[in-house]
Parts: sequence; structure tokens; C-alpha cells
Amino acid sequence: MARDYPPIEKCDTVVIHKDVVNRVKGKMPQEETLYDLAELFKVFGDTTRIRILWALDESEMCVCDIANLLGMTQSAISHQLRILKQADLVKNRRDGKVVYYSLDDEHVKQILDKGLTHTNEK
Amino acid sequence: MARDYPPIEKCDTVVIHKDVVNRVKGKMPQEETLYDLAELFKVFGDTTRIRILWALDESEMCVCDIANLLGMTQSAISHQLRILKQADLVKNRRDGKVVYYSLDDEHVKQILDKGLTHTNEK
DNA sequence: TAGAAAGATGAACAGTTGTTCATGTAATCA
DNA sequence: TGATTACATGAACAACTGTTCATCTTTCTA
Repeated sequence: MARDYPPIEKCDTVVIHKDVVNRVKGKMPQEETLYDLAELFKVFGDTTRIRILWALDESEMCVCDIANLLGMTQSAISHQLRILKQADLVKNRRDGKVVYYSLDDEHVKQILDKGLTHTNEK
Repeated sequence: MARDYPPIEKCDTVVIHKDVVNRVKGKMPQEETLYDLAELFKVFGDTTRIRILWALDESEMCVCDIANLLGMTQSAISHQLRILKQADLVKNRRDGKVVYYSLDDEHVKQILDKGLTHTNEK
């Protein structure tokens, strides 16, 4: 994601607003923090994954159940569950042949709810 | 985003877990709601936009200032601000030639903070 | 009024992402 | 043990996304 940006196009405001910009620059979080944050939201930024998370908030379910519920293939769901697991949004347990997935913690629902508050009001 | 999914691969759990799956199916929000939610998080899912939002939480700024702050071109920032505005995450006001952008409401910071809580703990 | 400044925008291009298809692995059971 | 079930995964492909470049609009000013 690291890119090589071209020279900055300066305009008069860069001089006029120098103090404000420098103050903000000093208060910005670490690049890595912002990168991780974007990566997290990227995981939430897909309808399939949002539907999986919403479903798992209602009940623990196995891969096949989720596929059936959402009308998608087992493979597609399995790929998405891997992404959700890597982001620590879901956890799983194995019971024989069946692997049950569930939400990792309560943050997930909180983030979904905050997003919902915004979309409902706009 | 609407796709034509292939026939569902059934497995035994579909019968065994029928009641759970049907209950969850009944509690799922509207498809449109989940779509809008994913669209919202998609907007948060980019480092440049996250950096812009974080900067605007500190202070109202014009396009050129943001470009200068982030070391990117005016054009790139302008494109991203359009996306943020369409998602009702930022608003703007014109003062002569200069257009100042700021966060639209307090939800934005709340969503960022919830995300940060998650990334900090994992 | 002509030129410049600040910003917006369309096209193009490379990089990324989500699903499918084929196949692999772990656990169960006849 | 061999077949089957549930799930995982790599490759491939189409669709999408973010930046650049060129150009356009709006506003100010000399």
C-alpha cells in the first residue's frame, strides 16, 4: 500500500494555513495505526462479510449453514470466513467434521451498530 | 453488486440445524440495510480517506491543505473528498476560491474510535 | 476583462478483490 | 481401509478501486 507520491502542488493556503496544518500534522496518529484501521474497515466493507457477521451475532453456525442461509457456495463462505478470522472478528471451534464459527468479541456488534446509526440517519 | 449465485450445496447440517438457520434468517435485517452498511464501511476502508477523516477531526481544512498535509496531489484528495461527501461523512463551505471541508457529524469520530479500540486490543 | 488560483471531474491504467472451479485435508463411518 | 462428509485453499478471471493526467469551472484580482 506504500506508494511513491509525486511532488506536492503548493498553493497560497499552504503558507496562510501553515500553523493549522502543522498542528494537525503533529496530532496525527502513527501511519501504521491508520493503515491497520483502514484494513479493519475494509473487512467490514463487503456485503457478504457483513451478512456473515450479522448472522453470527444471532447464533454460532457452521460453514454449510451460513452458505445455506446466504444462498452462496461453501467455498465462497469459507474464503470470507478466513478473512474475518484473520481480522480477529470471528473465532471457530471444531466438533467432528463440523466447524462452528462465532463472533470473536462484542466490538464487532458495536462497530456494526455505530455504522447502522449513521446509515439510518442519512 | 447483485449477483446470480449458483445452486446451494446442501449438507446434512442444513437439516440438523434447520431451526437455528430459520430463526436467524427471520432476524436478518433488510438486504438494502446490509448493503448500505457495507457501502459505508467501504468508505472507511482506505488509508487516504481514513487520514483525511482523522485530519478533519482536528480541524476544518481546505483541499490544498489536506493535499499538503498528506503529501498527495490536489486531484487525488478532491476525488476522495467527493466520495466522503457522498457518504455524508464530510461537509464543505466555500470562502471565495477556497473550499473548506469538515466532518459532517460526531458519528464519524465514534466509528473511528470503535475501530481503533478493536485494532488496539488485537 | 484576461489571467491566475483553487478546486472538480472524466478517462485511463494498474493494482486489488470476490467468486468460481478444481482439488486437497481432516474427521467419520460402513 | 475406503468412501463420504465438511471444510480449506490455490489459481484464474471479471469487476471494482485509487491515482494520475488533462481539462474544465468558479472565483478573485490586476
